[in-house]
Amino acid sequence: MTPKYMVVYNAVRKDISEYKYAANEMLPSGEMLAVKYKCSVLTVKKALDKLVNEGFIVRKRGLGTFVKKMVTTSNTSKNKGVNQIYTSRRELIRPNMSAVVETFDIIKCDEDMAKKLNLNVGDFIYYIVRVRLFKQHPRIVEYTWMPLNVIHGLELKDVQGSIYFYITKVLNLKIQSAHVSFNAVRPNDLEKKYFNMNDHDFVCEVEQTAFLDTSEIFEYSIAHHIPEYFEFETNVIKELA
Amino acid sequence: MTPKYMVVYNAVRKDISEYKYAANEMLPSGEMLAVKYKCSVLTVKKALDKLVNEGFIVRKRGLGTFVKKMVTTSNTSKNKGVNQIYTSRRELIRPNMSAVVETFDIIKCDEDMAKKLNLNVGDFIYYIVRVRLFKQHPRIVEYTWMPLNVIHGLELKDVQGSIYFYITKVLNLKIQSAHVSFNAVRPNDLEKKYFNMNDHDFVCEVEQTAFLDTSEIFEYSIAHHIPEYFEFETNVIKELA
DNA sequence: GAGTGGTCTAGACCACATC
DNA sequence: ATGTGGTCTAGACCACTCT
Repeated sequence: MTPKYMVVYNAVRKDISEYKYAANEMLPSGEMLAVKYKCSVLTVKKALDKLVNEGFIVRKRGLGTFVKKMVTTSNTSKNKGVNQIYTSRRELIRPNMSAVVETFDIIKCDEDMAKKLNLNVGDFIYYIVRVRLFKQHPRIVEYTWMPLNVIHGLELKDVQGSIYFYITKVLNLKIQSAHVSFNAVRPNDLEKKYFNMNDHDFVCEVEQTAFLDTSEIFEYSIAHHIPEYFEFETNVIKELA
Repeated sequence: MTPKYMVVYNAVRKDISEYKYAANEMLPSGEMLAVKYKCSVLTVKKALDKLVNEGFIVRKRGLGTFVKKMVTTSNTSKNKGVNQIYTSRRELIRPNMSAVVETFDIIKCDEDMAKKLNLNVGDFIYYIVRVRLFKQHPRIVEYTWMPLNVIHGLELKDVQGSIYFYITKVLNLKIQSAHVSFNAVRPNDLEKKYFNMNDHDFVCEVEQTAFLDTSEIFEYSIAHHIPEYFEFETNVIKELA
Protein backbone atom coordinates (compact mmCIF):
# COMPACT_ATOMS: atom_id res chain seq x y z
CA MET A 1 0.00 0.00 0.00
CA THR A 2 1.62 3.22 -1.11
CA PRO A 3 1.06 6.02 1.40
CA LYS A 4 -1.26 8.82 0.37
CA TYR A 5 1.48 11.45 0.46
CA MET A 6 3.41 9.40 -2.10
CA VAL A 7 0.36 9.32 -4.36
CA VAL A 8 0.13 13.10 -4.17
CA TYR A 9 3.90 13.40 -4.60
CA ASN A 10 3.90 11.22 -7.71
CA ALA A 11 0.92 13.02 -9.23
CA VAL A 12 2.40 16.50 -8.76
CA ARG A 13 5.84 15.31 -9.86
CA LYS A 14 4.31 13.88 -13.01
CA ASP A 15 2.52 17.16 -13.73
CA ILE A 16 5.78 19.05 -13.38
CA SER A 17 7.72 16.58 -15.53
CA GLU A 18 5.09 16.88 -18.24
CA TYR A 19 5.38 20.66 -18.09
CA LYS A 20 1.78 21.16 -16.98
CA TYR A 21 3.16 24.09 -15.02
CA ALA A 22 5.59 26.52 -16.62
CA ALA A 23 8.81 27.57 -14.90
CA ASN A 24 8.07 30.06 -12.11
CA GLU A 25 4.37 29.30 -12.39
CA MET A 26 2.41 29.05 -9.22
CA LEU A 27 0.92 25.75 -8.17
CA PRO A 28 -2.55 25.46 -6.63
CA SER A 29 -2.44 26.22 -2.91
CA GLY A 30 -2.01 23.47 -0.35
CA GLU A 31 -5.68 23.67 0.51
CA MET A 32 -6.73 23.34 -3.13
CA LEU A 33 -4.53 20.29 -3.60
CA ALA A 34 -5.91 18.77 -0.40
CA VAL A 35 -9.43 19.04 -1.85
CA LYS A 36 -8.28 17.69 -5.21
CA TYR A 37 -6.60 14.65 -3.71
CA LYS A 38 -9.11 14.23 -0.87
CA CYS A 39 -6.58 14.46 1.93
CA SER A 40 -5.46 16.87 4.64
CA VAL A 41 -3.24 19.87 4.00
CA LEU A 42 -0.52 18.26 6.09
CA THR A 43 -0.39 15.28 3.75
CA VAL A 44 -0.09 17.68 0.84
CA LYS A 45 2.67 19.49 2.68
CA LYS A 46 4.57 16.25 3.19
CA ALA A 47 4.37 15.49 -0.53
CA LEU A 48 5.44 18.99 -1.55
CA ASP A 49 8.27 19.06 1.01
CA LYS A 50 9.71 16.03 -0.74
CA LEU A 51 9.61 17.91 -4.02
CA VAL A 52 11.30 20.88 -2.36
CA ASN A 53 14.12 18.65 -1.15
CA GLU A 54 14.57 17.19 -4.59
CA GLY A 55 14.82 20.64 -6.12
CA PHE A 56 11.63 20.72 -8.15
CA ILE A 57 9.71 23.46 -6.40
CA VAL A 58 10.01 26.37 -3.97
CA ARG A 59 7.39 27.17 -1.33
CA LYS A 60 7.22 30.71 -0.05
CA ARG A 61 5.12 31.83 2.88
CA GLY A 62 2.59 34.45 1.90
CA LEU A 63 3.16 33.86 -1.79
CA GLY A 64 2.62 30.29 -2.82
CA THR A 65 4.38 27.33 -4.42
CA PHE A 66 6.44 27.75 -7.57
CA VAL A 67 8.04 25.44 -10.09
CA LYS A 68 11.77 25.80 -10.53
CA LYS A 69 13.36 25.87 -13.94
CA MET A 70 14.47 22.46 -15.11
CA VAL A 71 18.23 22.42 -15.29
CA THR A 72 19.23 20.79 -18.52
CA THR A 73 22.20 18.49 -18.27
CA SER A 74 25.09 19.28 -20.57
CA ASN A 75 25.34 15.86 -22.18
CA THR A 76 22.16 13.91 -21.79
CA SER A 77 22.71 10.75 -23.72
CA LYS A 78 21.31 7.70 -22.13
CA ASN A 79 22.38 5.87 -25.27
CA LYS A 80 25.97 6.88 -24.85
CA GLY A 81 25.90 4.83 -21.66
CA VAL A 82 26.71 7.69 -19.33
CA ASN A 83 26.83 6.56 -15.72
CA GLN A 84 24.46 8.94 -14.06
CA ILE A 85 24.32 9.21 -10.32
CA TYR A 86 21.49 11.47 -9.28
CA THR A 87 20.47 12.23 -5.76
CA SER A 88 17.66 14.50 -6.83
CA ARG A 89 15.27 15.64 -9.56
CA ARG A 90 16.07 12.94 -12.04
CA GLU A 91 15.91 9.21 -11.79
CA LEU A 92 19.05 7.31 -11.14
CA ILE A 93 19.63 5.83 -14.55
CA ARG A 94 22.25 3.14 -14.80
CA PRO A 95 22.58 1.75 -18.27
CA ASN A 96 22.64 -2.03 -18.45
CA MET A 97 26.19 -3.05 -17.78
CA SER A 98 27.91 -6.39 -17.80
CA ALA A 99 30.77 -7.26 -15.47
CA VAL A 100 34.15 -8.92 -15.85
CA VAL A 101 35.42 -10.26 -12.53
CA GLU A 102 39.14 -9.57 -12.12
CA THR A 103 39.42 -10.60 -8.48
CA PHE A 104 37.09 -12.47 -6.12
CA ASP A 105 38.85 -13.25 -2.85
CA ILE A 106 38.18 -13.68 0.82
CA ILE A 107 40.80 -11.82 2.84
CA LYS A 108 41.38 -10.67 6.40
CA CYS A 109 40.51 -7.14 7.40
CA ASP A 110 43.46 -4.82 7.98
CA GLU A 111 43.31 -1.82 10.28
CA ASP A 112 42.19 0.62 7.60
CA MET A 113 39.38 -1.56 6.28
CA ALA A 114 38.32 -2.48 9.84
CA LYS A 115 37.68 1.21 10.43
CA LYS A 116 35.86 1.67 7.15
CA LEU A 117 33.59 -1.37 7.59
CA ASN A 118 33.23 -1.08 11.36
CA LEU A 119 34.81 -4.50 11.94
CA ASN A 120 37.71 -5.95 13.92
CA VAL A 121 41.16 -6.50 12.44
CA GLY A 122 41.35 -10.07 11.14
CA ASP A 123 37.63 -10.42 10.37
CA PHE A 124 36.96 -12.05 7.01
CA ILE A 125 35.84 -9.85 4.12
CA TYR A 126 35.23 -10.26 0.40
CA TYR A 127 37.54 -8.34 -1.88
CA ILE A 128 36.14 -7.99 -5.37
CA VAL A 129 37.48 -6.19 -8.41
CA ARG A 130 35.12 -5.89 -11.36
CA VAL A 131 35.29 -4.13 -14.69
CA ARG A 132 31.90 -2.85 -15.79
CA LEU A 133 31.22 -2.75 -19.50
CA PHE A 134 28.62 -0.96 -21.55
CA LYS A 135 28.12 -2.73 -24.92
CA GLN A 136 31.53 -4.40 -24.55
CA HIS A 137 33.23 -1.07 -23.74
CA PRO A 138 34.94 -0.88 -20.31
CA ARG A 139 33.57 2.14 -18.46
CA ILE A 140 34.11 1.57 -14.74
CA VAL A 141 36.53 -0.38 -12.57
CA GLU A 142 34.99 -1.18 -9.19
CA TYR A 143 36.81 -2.24 -6.02
CA THR A 144 34.44 -3.66 -3.41
CA TRP A 145 34.98 -4.79 0.17
CA MET A 146 32.12 -6.54 2.01
CA PRO A 147 32.01 -8.21 5.43
CA LEU A 148 31.28 -11.95 5.39
CA ASN A 149 29.20 -11.73 8.55
CA VAL A 150 26.68 -9.50 6.77
CA ILE A 151 26.85 -10.72 3.18
CA HIS A 152 27.40 -14.47 3.19
CA GLY A 153 27.31 -17.25 0.64
CA LEU A 154 28.38 -15.04 -2.24
CA GLU A 155 29.54 -17.09 -5.24
CA LEU A 156 31.31 -16.26 -8.46
CA LYS A 157 28.08 -16.36 -10.46
CA ASP A 158 26.52 -13.73 -8.18
CA VAL A 159 29.53 -11.48 -8.61
CA GLN A 160 29.39 -11.90 -12.38
CA GLY A 161 25.79 -10.73 -12.25
CA SER A 162 24.31 -8.10 -9.97
CA ILE A 163 25.56 -8.11 -6.36
CA TYR A 164 22.70 -5.74 -5.64
CA PHE A 165 20.25 -8.40 -6.81
CA TYR A 166 21.87 -11.02 -4.57
CA ILE A 167 21.69 -8.78 -1.52
CA THR A 168 18.12 -7.59 -1.98
CA LYS A 169 16.44 -10.62 -3.57
CA VAL A 170 18.42 -13.64 -2.36
CA LEU A 171 19.49 -12.53 1.10
CA ASN A 172 16.40 -10.36 1.39
CA LEU A 173 18.28 -7.48 2.97
CA LYS A 174 17.19 -3.87 2.64
CA ILE A 175 19.58 -1.17 1.52
CA GLN A 176 18.96 2.07 3.37
CA SER A 177 21.51 4.63 2.23
CA ALA A 178 25.04 5.37 1.15
CA HIS A 179 27.63 7.99 1.93
CA VAL A 180 29.24 9.05 -1.28
CA SER A 181 32.31 11.15 -1.84
CA PHE A 182 33.92 12.25 -5.00
CA ASN A 183 37.30 13.14 -6.49
CA ALA A 184 39.57 12.57 -9.49
CA VAL A 185 42.83 10.59 -9.58
CA ARG A 186 45.34 8.93 -11.90
CA PRO A 187 44.44 5.49 -13.28
CA ASN A 188 46.35 2.43 -12.05
CA ASP A 189 47.78 -0.29 -14.28
CA LEU A 190 44.57 -2.26 -14.52
CA GLU A 191 42.59 0.82 -15.47
CA LYS A 192 45.21 1.95 -17.98
CA LYS A 193 44.87 -1.44 -19.63
CA TYR A 194 41.06 -1.50 -19.77
CA PHE A 195 40.48 2.17 -20.49
CA ASN A 196 43.41 2.39 -22.89
CA MET A 197 44.89 5.23 -20.85
CA ASN A 198 48.37 6.37 -19.93
CA ASP A 199 50.03 8.21 -17.03
CA HIS A 200 48.78 11.56 -18.30
CA ASP A 201 45.12 10.56 -18.10
CA PHE A 202 42.76 10.68 -15.12
CA VAL A 203 39.65 8.95 -13.82
CA CYS A 204 36.70 10.11 -11.72
CA GLU A 205 36.64 8.41 -8.33
CA VAL A 206 33.47 7.66 -6.37
CA GLU A 207 34.04 6.37 -2.86
CA GLN A 208 31.00 4.81 -1.19
CA THR A 209 30.04 3.41 2.18
CA ALA A 210 26.69 1.64 2.00
CA PHE A 211 24.30 0.88 4.85
CA LEU A 212 21.50 -1.61 5.44
CA ASP A 213 18.31 -0.52 7.17
CA THR A 214 19.73 -2.14 10.31
CA SER A 215 22.43 0.58 10.24
CA GLU A 216 25.07 -2.08 9.45
CA ILE A 217 27.69 -1.27 6.82
CA PHE A 218 27.54 -3.92 4.11
CA GLU A 219 29.90 -2.41 1.57
CA TYR A 220 32.82 -0.10 1.08
CA SER A 221 33.65 0.54 -2.54
CA ILE A 222 35.76 2.66 -4.82
CA ALA A 223 34.70 3.10 -8.43
CA HIS A 224 36.86 4.66 -11.10
CA HIS A 225 34.96 6.07 -14.08
CA ILE A 226 36.04 7.34 -17.47
CA PRO A 227 35.34 11.10 -17.16
CA GLU A 228 33.62 11.36 -20.56
CA TYR A 229 30.99 8.89 -19.45
CA PHE A 230 30.48 10.15 -15.96
CA GLU A 231 27.85 12.39 -14.45
CA PHE A 232 27.10 13.18 -10.83
CA GLU A 233 24.28 15.52 -9.92
CA THR A 234 22.71 16.58 -6.64
CA ASN A 235 20.55 19.26 -5.08
CA VAL A 236 21.71 21.30 -2.11
CA ILE A 237 19.10 22.99 0.06
CA LYS A 238 20.27 25.98 2.02
CA GLU A 239 19.66 25.45 5.72
CA LEU A 240 17.71 27.89 7.84
CA ALA A 241 20.17 28.18 10.71
CA MET B 1 12.48 32.18 16.88
CA THR B 2 13.93 28.79 16.05
CA PRO B 3 11.21 26.16 15.61
CA LYS B 4 10.95 23.50 18.27
CA TYR B 5 11.81 20.69 15.89
CA MET B 6 15.10 22.43 15.14
CA VAL B 7 15.86 22.65 18.86
CA VAL B 8 15.30 18.91 19.16
CA TYR B 9 17.27 18.29 15.97
CA ASN B 10 20.24 20.31 17.19
CA ALA B 11 20.20 18.67 20.62
CA VAL B 12 20.14 15.11 19.25
CA ARG B 13 22.68 15.97 16.57
CA LYS B 14 24.99 17.36 19.23
CA ASP B 15 24.61 14.19 21.31
CA ILE B 16 25.54 12.07 18.32
CA SER B 17 28.49 14.28 17.37
CA GLU B 18 29.80 14.05 20.92
CA TYR B 19 29.49 10.27 20.77
CA LYS B 20 26.92 10.10 23.58
CA TYR B 21 25.50 7.17 21.64
CA ALA B 22 27.82 4.48 20.25
CA ALA B 23 27.54 3.27 16.67
CA ASN B 24 24.53 0.99 16.25
CA GLU B 25 23.26 2.03 19.68
CA MET B 26 19.57 2.59 20.05
CA LEU B 27 18.27 6.04 20.80
CA PRO B 28 15.43 6.68 23.25
CA SER B 29 12.07 6.11 21.57
CA GLY B 30 10.15 8.94 19.97
CA GLU B 31 7.80 9.08 22.91
CA MET B 32 10.66 9.30 25.41
CA LEU B 33 12.27 12.13 23.48
CA ALA B 34 8.91 13.91 23.29
CA VAL B 35 8.71 13.84 27.08
CA LYS B 36 12.33 14.93 27.43
CA TYR B 37 11.92 17.91 25.13
CA LYS B 38 8.32 18.66 26.16
CA CYS B 39 6.86 18.38 22.70
CA SER B 40 4.69 16.03 20.64
CA VAL B 41 5.98 12.83 19.05
CA LEU B 42 5.36 14.33 15.63
CA THR B 43 7.75 17.17 16.37
CA VAL B 44 10.34 14.61 17.44
CA LYS B 45 9.69 12.69 14.25
CA LYS B 46 10.28 15.80 12.17
CA ALA B 47 13.61 16.38 13.91
CA LEU B 48 14.71 12.75 13.55
CA ASP B 49 13.60 12.59 9.90
CA LYS B 50 16.02 15.40 9.20
CA LEU B 51 18.80 13.38 10.79
CA VAL B 52 17.79 10.37 8.71
CA ASN B 53 18.07 12.44 5.53
CA GLU B 54 21.49 13.68 6.54
CA GLY B 55 22.70 10.15 7.14
CA PHE B 56 23.18 10.24 10.89
CA ILE B 57 20.57 7.73 11.99
CA VAL B 58 18.29 4.93 10.82
CA ARG B 59 14.72 4.47 12.09
CA LYS B 60 13.24 1.02 11.87
CA ARG B 61 9.60 0.23 12.54
CA GLY B 62 9.16 -2.19 15.40
CA LEU B 63 12.79 -1.87 16.43
CA GLY B 64 13.79 1.68 17.17
CA THR B 65 16.21 4.39 16.14
CA PHE B 66 19.92 3.64 15.65
CA VAL B 67 23.04 5.70 15.20
CA LYS B 68 25.01 5.03 12.05
CA LYS B 69 28.77 4.68 12.09
CA MET B 70 30.55 7.94 11.45
CA VAL B 71 32.32 7.70 8.14
CA THR B 72 35.77 9.11 8.59
CA THR B 73 36.99 11.21 5.74
CA SER B 74 40.25 10.14 4.16
CA ASN B 75 42.02 13.44 4.49
CA THR B 76 40.47 15.65 7.13
CA SER B 77 42.70 18.66 7.30
CA LYS B 78 40.83 21.85 7.75
CA ASN B 79 44.23 23.50 8.04
CA LYS B 80 45.32 22.28 4.65
CA GLY B 81 42.54 24.43 3.25
CA VAL B 82 40.61 21.62 1.64
CA ASN B 83 37.47 22.87 -0.06
CA GLN B 84 34.82 20.74 1.45
CA ILE B 85 31.37 20.64 -0.04
CA TYR B 86 29.08 18.65 2.16
CA THR B 87 25.41 18.12 1.57
CA SER B 88 25.01 16.00 4.66
CA ARG B 89 26.35 14.92 8.02
CA ARG B 90 29.14 17.42 8.28
CA GLU B 91 29.14 21.16 8.19
CA LEU B 92 29.99 22.87 4.98
CA ILE B 93 33.43 24.16 5.86
CA ARG B 94 34.91 26.62 3.50
CA PRO B 95 38.29 27.86 4.65
CA ASN B 96 38.74 31.61 4.53
CA MET B 97 39.71 32.42 0.98
CA SER B 98 40.70 35.64 -0.69
CA ALA B 99 39.87 36.42 -4.30
CA VAL B 100 41.78 37.82 -7.27
CA VAL B 101 39.42 39.23 -9.89
CA GLU B 102 40.58 38.30 -13.39
CA THR B 103 37.49 39.46 -15.25
CA PHE B 104 34.51 41.59 -14.25
CA ASP B 105 32.37 42.38 -17.28
CA ILE B 106 28.80 43.02 -18.27
CA ILE B 107 27.98 41.08 -21.42
CA LYS B 108 24.95 40.04 -23.45
CA CYS B 109 23.43 36.63 -22.95
CA ASP B 110 24.03 34.14 -25.76
CA GLU B 111 21.68 31.26 -26.48
CA ASP B 112 23.45 28.79 -24.23
CA MET B 113 23.58 31.08 -21.21
CA ALA B 114 19.98 32.22 -21.85
CA LYS B 115 18.91 28.62 -21.37
CA LYS B 116 21.06 28.15 -18.30
CA LEU B 117 19.90 31.34 -16.57
CA ASN B 118 16.32 31.26 -17.86
CA LEU B 119 16.71 34.59 -19.68
CA ASN B 120 16.29 35.91 -23.21
CA VAL B 121 19.14 36.15 -25.70
CA GLY B 122 20.63 39.65 -25.43
CA ASP B 123 19.75 40.22 -21.78
CA PHE B 124 22.59 41.73 -19.79
CA ILE B 125 24.56 39.50 -17.44
CA TYR B 126 27.67 39.80 -15.31
CA TYR B 127 30.60 37.62 -16.31
CA ILE B 128 33.12 37.22 -13.53
CA VAL B 129 36.30 35.19 -13.34
CA ARG B 130 37.93 34.92 -9.94
CA VAL B 131 40.89 33.02 -8.58
CA ARG B 132 40.34 31.92 -5.00
CA LEU B 133 43.39 31.72 -2.79
CA PHE B 134 44.01 30.02 0.52
CA LYS B 135 46.95 31.65 2.34
CA GLN B 136 48.19 33.12 -0.97
CA HIS B 137 47.96 29.74 -2.71
CA PRO B 138 45.57 29.56 -5.69
CA ARG B 139 43.13 26.72 -5.14
CA ILE B 140 40.04 27.41 -7.26
CA VAL B 141 39.26 29.29 -10.45
CA GLU B 142 35.60 30.33 -10.56
CA TYR B 143 33.60 31.41 -13.61
CA THR B 144 30.32 33.08 -12.68
CA TRP B 145 27.41 34.34 -14.75
CA MET B 146 24.64 36.38 -13.05
CA PRO B 147 21.63 38.19 -14.50
CA LEU B 148 21.60 41.97 -13.98
CA ASN B 149 17.85 42.02 -13.47
CA VAL B 150 18.23 39.90 -10.35
CA ILE B 151 21.63 40.93 -8.98
CA HIS B 152 22.09 44.63 -9.64
CA GLY B 153 24.55 47.30 -8.56
CA LEU B 154 27.44 44.89 -8.21
CA GLU B 155 30.78 46.73 -8.02
CA LEU B 156 34.41 45.66 -8.19
CA LYS B 157 34.81 45.88 -4.43
CA ASP B 158 31.90 43.47 -3.90
CA VAL B 159 33.43 40.99 -6.32
CA GLN B 160 36.80 41.27 -4.59
CA GLY B 161 35.07 40.35 -1.35
CA SER B 162 32.19 37.94 -0.91
CA ILE B 163 29.49 38.01 -3.58
CA TYR B 164 27.44 35.86 -1.22
CA PHE B 165 27.63 38.63 1.38
CA TYR B 166 26.49 41.22 -1.17
CA ILE B 167 23.51 39.14 -2.23
CA THR B 168 22.30 38.18 1.25
CA LYS B 169 23.24 41.25 3.31
CA VAL B 170 23.20 44.18 0.88
CA LEU B 171 20.47 43.14 -1.54
CA ASN B 172 18.74 41.20 1.21
CA LEU B 173 17.92 38.29 -1.05
CA LYS B 174 17.51 34.75 0.22
CA ILE B 175 19.36 31.84 -1.33
CA GLN B 176 17.18 28.74 -1.45
CA SER B 177 19.13 25.95 -3.13
CA ALA B 178 21.57 24.93 -5.81
CA HIS B 179 21.81 22.18 -8.38
CA VAL B 180 25.31 20.86 -8.38
CA SER B 181 26.99 18.53 -10.81
CA PHE B 182 30.47 17.18 -10.84
CA ASN B 183 33.20 16.02 -13.20
CA ALA B 184 36.91 16.29 -13.98
CA VAL B 185 38.51 18.06 -16.96
CA ARG B 186 41.79 19.44 -18.29
CA PRO B 187 42.89 22.87 -17.03
CA ASN B 188 42.80 25.85 -19.41
CA ASP B 189 45.61 28.36 -19.84
CA LEU B 190 44.58 30.56 -16.93
CA GLU B 191 44.39 27.55 -14.62
CA LYS B 192 47.67 26.15 -15.85
CA LYS B 193 49.26 29.48 -14.97
CA TYR B 194 47.76 29.80 -11.48
CA PHE B 195 47.91 26.14 -10.50
CA ASN B 196 51.32 25.62 -12.08
CA MET B 197 49.92 22.78 -14.18
CA ASN B 198 50.51 21.45 -17.67
CA ASP B 199 48.48 19.63 -20.32
CA HIS B 200 48.86 16.32 -18.52
CA ASP B 201 47.18 17.57 -15.35
CA PHE B 202 43.50 17.73 -14.50
CA VAL B 203 41.10 19.73 -12.33
CA CYS B 204 37.86 18.86 -10.53
CA GLU B 205 34.88 20.69 -12.01
CA VAL B 206 31.82 21.74 -10.04
CA GLU B 207 28.98 23.15 -12.11
CA GLN B 208 26.28 24.97 -10.17
CA THR B 209 22.92 26.59 -10.84
CA ALA B 210 21.78 28.57 -7.82
CA PHE B 211 18.23 29.63 -6.94
CA LEU B 212 16.68 32.32 -4.76
CA ASP B 213 13.66 31.54 -2.61
CA THR B 214 11.56 33.19 -5.32
CA SER B 215 12.60 30.31 -7.61
CA GLU B 216 14.62 32.73 -9.75
CA ILE B 217 18.05 31.62 -10.93
CA PHE B 218 20.63 34.15 -9.72
CA GLU B 219 23.82 32.37 -10.68
CA TYR B 220 25.35 29.83 -13.00
CA SER B 221 28.93 28.99 -12.16
CA ILE B 222 31.74 26.64 -12.97
CA ALA B 223 34.51 26.11 -10.44
CA HIS B 224 37.74 24.30 -11.17
CA HIS B 225 39.50 22.89 -8.12
CA ILE B 226 42.94 21.43 -7.57
CA PRO B 227 42.12 17.74 -6.92
CA GLU B 228 44.43 17.46 -3.90
CA TYR B 229 42.46 20.15 -2.11
CA PHE B 230 39.01 19.06 -3.12
CA GLU B 231 36.36 17.08 -1.31
CA PHE B 232 32.72 16.50 -2.17
CA GLU B 233 30.53 14.40 0.06
CA THR B 234 26.84 13.59 0.11
CA ASN B 235 24.31 11.13 1.48
CA VAL B 236 22.00 9.15 -0.74
CA ILE B 237 18.81 7.74 0.75
CA LYS B 238 17.32 4.78 -1.03
CA GLU B 239 13.75 5.52 -2.07
CA LEU B 240 10.82 3.34 -1.13
CA ALA B 241 9.23 3.06 -4.56
C1' DG C 1 -8.49 41.65 5.21
C1' DA C 2 -7.69 37.59 2.59
C1' DG C 3 -4.73 34.15 1.17
C1' DT C 4 -0.57 31.81 1.52
C1' DG C 5 2.69 28.45 3.84
C1' DG C 6 5.05 26.93 8.63
C1' DT C 7 4.64 24.95 13.15
C1' DC C 8 2.54 22.29 16.64
C1' DT C 9 -0.76 19.49 19.09
C1' DA C 10 -3.63 15.30 20.57
C1' DG C 11 -5.32 11.45 19.08
C1' DA C 12 -6.26 7.65 16.06
C1' DC C 13 -5.02 3.68 13.44
C1' DC C 14 -1.73 0.69 11.17
C1' DA C 15 2.60 -2.18 10.29
C1' DC C 16 6.26 -4.43 12.21
C1' DA C 17 9.42 -6.86 15.65
C1' DT C 18 10.12 -9.03 19.96
C1' DC C 19 8.86 -11.64 23.85
C1' DA D 1 0.73 -8.25 24.58
C1' DT D 2 3.88 -4.53 24.34
C1' DG D 3 6.70 -1.28 22.23
C1' DT D 4 8.39 0.62 18.24
C1' DG D 5 7.97 3.86 14.15
C1' DG D 6 4.75 5.43 9.92
C1' DT D 7 0.63 7.67 8.31
C1' DC D 8 -3.21 10.64 8.60
C1' DT D 9 -6.59 13.81 10.40
C1' DA D 10 -8.81 18.28 12.17
C1' DG D 11 -7.89 22.17 14.12
C1' DA D 12 -5.28 25.86 16.07
C1' DC D 13 -2.12 29.60 15.82
C1' DC D 14 1.49 32.27 13.69
C1' DA D 15 4.25 34.74 9.98
C1' DC D 16 4.35 36.55 5.72
C1' DT D 17 2.75 39.07 1.23
C1' DC D 18 -0.29 41.55 -1.42
C1' DT D 19 -4.15 44.68 -2.27
